[in-house]
Amino acid sequence: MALISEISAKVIERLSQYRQLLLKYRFTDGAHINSVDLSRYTGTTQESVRRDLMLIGCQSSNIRKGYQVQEMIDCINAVLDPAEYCHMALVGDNDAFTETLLYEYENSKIKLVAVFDFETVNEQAGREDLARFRFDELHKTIRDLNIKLVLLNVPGAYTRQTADILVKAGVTGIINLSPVQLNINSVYIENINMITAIEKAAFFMKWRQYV
Amino acid sequence: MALISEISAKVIERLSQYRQLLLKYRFTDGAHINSVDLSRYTGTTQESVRRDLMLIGCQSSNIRKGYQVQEMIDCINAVLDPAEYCHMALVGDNDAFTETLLYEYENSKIKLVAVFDFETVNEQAGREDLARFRFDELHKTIRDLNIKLVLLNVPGAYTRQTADILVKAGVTGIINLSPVQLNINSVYIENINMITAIEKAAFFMKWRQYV
DNA sequence: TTCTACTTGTTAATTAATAAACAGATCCGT
DNA sequence: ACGGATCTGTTTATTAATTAACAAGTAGAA
Repeated sequence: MALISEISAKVIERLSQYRQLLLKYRFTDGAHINSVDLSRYTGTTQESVRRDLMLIGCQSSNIRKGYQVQEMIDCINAVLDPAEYCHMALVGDNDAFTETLLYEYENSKIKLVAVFDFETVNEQAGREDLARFRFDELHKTIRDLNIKLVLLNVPGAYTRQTADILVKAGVTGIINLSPVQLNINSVYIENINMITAIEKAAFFMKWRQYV
Repeated sequence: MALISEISAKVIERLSQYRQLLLKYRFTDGAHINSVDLSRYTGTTQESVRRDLMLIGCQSSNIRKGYQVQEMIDCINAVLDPAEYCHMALVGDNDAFTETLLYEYENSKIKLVAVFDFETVNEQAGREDLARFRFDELHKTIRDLNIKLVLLNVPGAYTRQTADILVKAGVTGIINLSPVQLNINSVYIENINMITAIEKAAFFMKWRQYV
């Protein structure tokens, strides 16, 4: 079993994916799952699954049926989940993300607590369960609601200035969906570049013959 | 110089990022750039930059000033760009992506030609330059406009059924932004899982002390 | 009870990716 | 014209990640 703080980013990503599957699986197909099935569903290999679980000290209780689902969830929780509640906001319009994060995502520690719309507040389809704010309320609201993690979904032209406001308001993690790369040392930044994803897709569509 | 078809995904990603920078840089800071600057701007190392460029046969013409920007762009174009026009659509609402892809993205071969909105067509803010459609027009329009690549941004509950429609309509590449993993062998799939990104961020925010 | 099939846990081997190092080339200043 | 500074292009080394392999242990069937 490795030091938790030294687990690599790739392992963390896979653990998150295992758990996403397990949280659905728990209520349907019984209480056990083996490494072969888990690898198939998450697109890795069975060896990687076992190695990852070994790393975090998750052991099978029943050697014929595989791992107990709830035990594995608990193990992964212990590694991934923040110690304290983590308040999250979505900055920039995206109905699909909101929908997923509110109704399809289960995490006891990470909570979506605010959405900031680019234009005026959209008073649509009963979303009383979620506070919606305008951009000019960004600094004050981030601070008041103690928001630490932001999914930043604004056009590239606004990325840098918005990120500055967020950091000044106390945010310590930003997932940036625009192609303008953020480099801020004092907070955790993950740049997810859609242009890169598109061009990569176009490249592989060219070489692998798809029907 | 390697076989283009055997270049790894990581190199392709970096090439895309180099080019994104160069396309801005070309008009501002003159006609040359060296590997040190390029690595700094894109977050890699100078050795990686040179290795990547060597792989695709891009050579410096001026050994003191570095690489000629336009030459490098041409080299990367030759590797990344599709042979034919690649029509792309955004399925699911996302104003930021639309904004970026229409006004901040320059690619002679990949063109955003349609946006499909989840609810009714949004008749907002003069976007006459882009056709907007409703979901029930998906199959017909994808086929009519010869759309091959889709940025799929719908809630997880709709991901599988929407992907099926897309594939039947002739799409050969899907970038899936929902946490429901797609596994379709006949087309190129890239799953970008936001839940994973969020949980990874939360993990690293926990261990690396950010202010 | 005994045997077999199956799955884990761990080690070893292979491959891929990153980082380091340096020879060689040429531009620029003097 | 000449020397030095600098940047490339390539090789080598190192590290990380994936894949393969297999011993060991147990549930369940006969």
